[in-house]
Amino acid sequence: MALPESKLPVEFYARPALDVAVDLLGRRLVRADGTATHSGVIVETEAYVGPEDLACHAARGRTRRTEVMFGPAGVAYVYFVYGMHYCLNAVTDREGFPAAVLIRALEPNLPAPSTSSGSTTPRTDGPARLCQALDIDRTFNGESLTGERLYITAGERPVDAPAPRRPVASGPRIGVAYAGEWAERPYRFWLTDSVWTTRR
DNA sequence: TATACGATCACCT
DNA sequence: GGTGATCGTATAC
Repeated sequence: MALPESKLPVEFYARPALDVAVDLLGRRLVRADGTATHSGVIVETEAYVGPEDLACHAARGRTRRTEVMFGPAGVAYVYFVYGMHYCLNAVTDREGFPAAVLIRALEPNLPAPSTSSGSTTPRTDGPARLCQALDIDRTFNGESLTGERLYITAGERPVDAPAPRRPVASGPRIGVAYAGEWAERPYRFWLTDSVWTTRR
């Protein structure tokens, strides 16, 4: 049995969101409750890079909703959309500068993707699906990502290896067409060899 | 107080 | 590829 993977420290998150978005690929998101631990390797992320970024919630100003994005790095920003979905972000950069990385897809600890409709395995491709699969809701908003319930470990490579070992691609973010030129920026990143990403 | 809309998903054709 | 579900926010009145 291998040694347990080390948790990513707060300093990992205290960098520009674009750097963190790439560095999070291949890392392991871990959800631990009282009885069980579930985890998956992060294979798709999106960066939201500050008040100038019209696709970032914080571009509309500092509100109760976006408050945690203005706080220190290394905490979860969980928001509710479309009346039924939660999405998980990691707050990045420095305190007072609102930026975050949306976790869009995980590669679960399973042999292969099951596309058959009979499967009971919760899917983890899609930001809302992975929150449902890992039982992440609003109570995690503002909670540390270096705590006990929810954290991210080094995963497939050493903590200080900033580049994933697997091939990375980038492209425009999903669902932000309203954001003008910001919508076209390639702030979405994924591992091209994973079948668990949102896109094809 | 009221209203419009969204960082989505599932199911239909 | 089109659309309905469903409700927290922000913004306007």
